Amino acid sequence: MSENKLNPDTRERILDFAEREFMAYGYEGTSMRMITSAAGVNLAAVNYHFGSKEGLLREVFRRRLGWLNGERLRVLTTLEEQAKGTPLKPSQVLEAFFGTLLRIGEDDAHGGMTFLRLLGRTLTDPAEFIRTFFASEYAEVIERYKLALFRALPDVPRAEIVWRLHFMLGAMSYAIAGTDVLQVITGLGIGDAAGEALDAKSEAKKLAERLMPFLLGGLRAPLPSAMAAAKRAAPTRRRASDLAEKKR
Amino acid sequence: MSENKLNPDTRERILDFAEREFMAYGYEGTSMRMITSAAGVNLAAVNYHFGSKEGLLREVFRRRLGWLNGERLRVLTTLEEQAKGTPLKPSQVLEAFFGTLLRIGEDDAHGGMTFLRLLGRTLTDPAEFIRTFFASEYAEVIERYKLALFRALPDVPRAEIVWRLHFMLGAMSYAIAGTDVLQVITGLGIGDAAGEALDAKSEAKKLAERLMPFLLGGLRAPLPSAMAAAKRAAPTRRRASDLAEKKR
DNA sequence: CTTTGGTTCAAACGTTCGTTTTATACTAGG
DNA sequence: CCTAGTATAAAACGAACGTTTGAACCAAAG
Repeated sequence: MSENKLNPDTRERILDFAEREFMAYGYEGTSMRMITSAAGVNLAAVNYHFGSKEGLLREVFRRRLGWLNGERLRVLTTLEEQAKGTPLKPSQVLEAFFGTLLRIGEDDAHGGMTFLRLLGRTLTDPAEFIRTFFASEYAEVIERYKLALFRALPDVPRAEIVWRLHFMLGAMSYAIAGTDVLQVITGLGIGDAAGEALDAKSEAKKLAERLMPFLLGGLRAPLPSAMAAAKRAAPTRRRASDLAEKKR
Repeated sequence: MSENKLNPDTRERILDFAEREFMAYGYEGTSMRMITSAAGVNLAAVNYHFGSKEGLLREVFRRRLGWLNGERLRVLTTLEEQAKGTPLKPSQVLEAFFGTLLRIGEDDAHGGMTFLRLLGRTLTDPAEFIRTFFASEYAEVIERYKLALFRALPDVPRAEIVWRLHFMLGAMSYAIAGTDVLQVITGLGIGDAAGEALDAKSEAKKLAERLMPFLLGGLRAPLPSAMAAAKRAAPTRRRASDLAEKKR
């Protein structure tokens, strides 16, 4: 008896091609025959290695999310050790959480843009088993980062921080999904002002550069209550900003 | 021959229940039998009234998006007329675009939270016919609002504005989809700090109150280039903010 | 060599899918 | 009354689905 020697070729091939097909057509829209014929393996191999189609999807994500969320926890722990008890800056927390993810886009060894797109598209899938799977995969890392943000923004109500974490996840998820109405309308991907097509790695880098400031700006925006108070005090005032809106 | 007298009951019933089922299980995950048996109509009625399952989905969205995007155009036109040629404020543009959408959540006559969730979940669906459909439905309104933002932020590179519009759409889409990892982990919906369940209308109102400041903060965040320049000038400085991050 | 257990394969299983067909009722116009 | 035209109904269609079966293959252990 060989000690649990699975055939690495077939198993990994299935995962690689499943990742791509699920990304392109969604979970329900992808048949096992599409995957196995693309991978050049027998149809029954999926059920042999992963038990079921659901099991296959779970393994596709576990393979990537296990590494990603482990890395996220590791990076956050390192930052907190370096800070020696003082709260981290919000930008550090965001960089650790979103930067670690976005760097996958430039790293084909961990799935590259294919996996990022798959993740973005699957995070809003309503299927019950997918949602509970993500919940368990993300539970620890979300909890840790939530606490880090609470400490980084001690004067902001915690409920408000949770809301904004929610919004940031959304902006990221949708941005990496890359099925945007804007993109479809403009034809190509977002690309450049000139509109030339970009390879996946440049695309990932541009995305990260653009997304991080947006998230930070959203996270630190005035609270609704603060805005209402400001409006009462000086109804027409404009807020200072590094952006183009003129200072008052 | 009666002049195109469709049976409003059956047709509308199908649309109403299709909306709900598609929201709960996704397009591919919903069978026509699920819809027709929930609506209490004959299976063949869908093909009779809408031609196909794809045609049904398109009509589900056309019914709502037609009104929504018409309203968006109307509101923007009114604002621009009132401004008499001067650029609008970014907050006005966002309010017109996102506020008009979010108010649907409180308005069951236009689909309420059911439609908002369906929209959020379907915007990232990779199916080709869905994406091209959305592209054509949104083309005009996106173009108009893009130009309004260009005028509202004349000193910001246009490519940057398109990126941020993209991110804002994502934050909104994901937020209204309401299938967030955070929500699954915390059990209930986002609800309140106390965690009590909220009815759909209060939920919609809370969401709008929280989302709009976030979007505005993200839209007006410092540009990547500005941040790099600031970092060169004073590497450790903190930005002033109405939020809690303390000034140094 | 024989045996054993992990792996691949072709074929078939029963179910469910979207769609079509055919027949029947109902509603006006002539 | 009769007749189109519209709408609903029940039943069936072929195709595609996820899964299972049972035999074949193959490397290593006994």
